[in-house]
Amino acid sequence: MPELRPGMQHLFLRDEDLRLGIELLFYAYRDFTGEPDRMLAQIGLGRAHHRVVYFVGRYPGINVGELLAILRITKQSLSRVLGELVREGYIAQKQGPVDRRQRRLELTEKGADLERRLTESQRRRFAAAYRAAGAGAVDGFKRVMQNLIDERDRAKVADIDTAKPPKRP
Amino acid sequence: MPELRPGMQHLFLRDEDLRLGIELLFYAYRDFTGEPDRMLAQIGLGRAHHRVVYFVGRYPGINVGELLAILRITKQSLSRVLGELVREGYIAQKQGPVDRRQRRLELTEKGADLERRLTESQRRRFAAAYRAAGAGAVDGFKRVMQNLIDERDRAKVADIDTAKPPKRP
DNA sequence: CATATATGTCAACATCACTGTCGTATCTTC
DNA sequence: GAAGATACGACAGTGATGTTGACATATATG
Repeated sequence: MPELRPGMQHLFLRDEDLRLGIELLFYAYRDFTGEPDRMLAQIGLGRAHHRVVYFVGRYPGINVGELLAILRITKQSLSRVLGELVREGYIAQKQGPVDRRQRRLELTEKGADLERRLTESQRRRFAAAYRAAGAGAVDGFKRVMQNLIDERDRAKVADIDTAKPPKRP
Repeated sequence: MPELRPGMQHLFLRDEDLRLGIELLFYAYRDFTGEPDRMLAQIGLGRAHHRVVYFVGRYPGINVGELLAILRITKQSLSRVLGELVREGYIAQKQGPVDRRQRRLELTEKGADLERRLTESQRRRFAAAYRAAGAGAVDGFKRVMQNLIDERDRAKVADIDTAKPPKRP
């Protein structure tokens, strides 16, 4: 680890605070994804598969368009990843009951099992961090993170208590 | 945005809390990188270049090994990105004054300018989030984030006040 | 002198993303 | 019922970022 040498950018404490935030986010995300990535590599999948499996498990019956809005990737990128997951039996599709153009997505047992194993690693990390930081800290964490998210998606991830039931688009 | 349908995984509030953390991190990181990514794309660079320029600006005189330890990517991946930045005049190298095998890295004026523009977007986002969340929340945010980071790197990113001066490896 | 370290480089490859275009089924509206 | 919008899938091509493994060179250290 390098020293903070003379010449480095810390003109104001303010700037230092902001850079601290930036770096915390970088390091936390780096380490947060490390373990699941290693597990995924062993079965020939990648981080993108985890994201899809996660959100399909989170919102059973979610359709492709909703998934695209969450992931903010292109249809083609999702199509490849989703196709692999369906082909390998992690995700099942069924026609939308109201709008038959839609494909409603669900985890199979195999998929639910994978999701559980992958996410468990991240849940453990959060549980440890919450425990170490204390209950008050958790609230502050949530508030800052909420406000880092683009406003239009802020309601998407909210405490279950305070969340207004989101509507389908 | 999909509804929380029956069948979704929320056996305990505990699990819901952990999933909230996971999702906050996903959405925040997604939005945090969005704007710089678009700026970088216009000049033919990518997110990896931003990371390198950021940490070279942060630790002027950093060498390759230290950068590798921060980024946790392979030498070859860094080499390509770093090579491009040097070739295009964003980063200057000079021989290590003590150990002449080392290449000490520094931003050129052009590089410092790029770093400023890229990071400014993220600084603004953090400033807004800190302001909206309040001072107490910021402290909790820092504490949780610190504890999400692998223990061996926790000291690397610490409040300037509380940080023990890190040693070179 | 022998060995370890810091760095660079080459070749080959995988993953994840992008753009642009087109096709088909289905819903909605007039 | 025709016209247009929407949901989804698919093809072709491209690029950024990452990987492994092997090897080379300069320098430091015992």
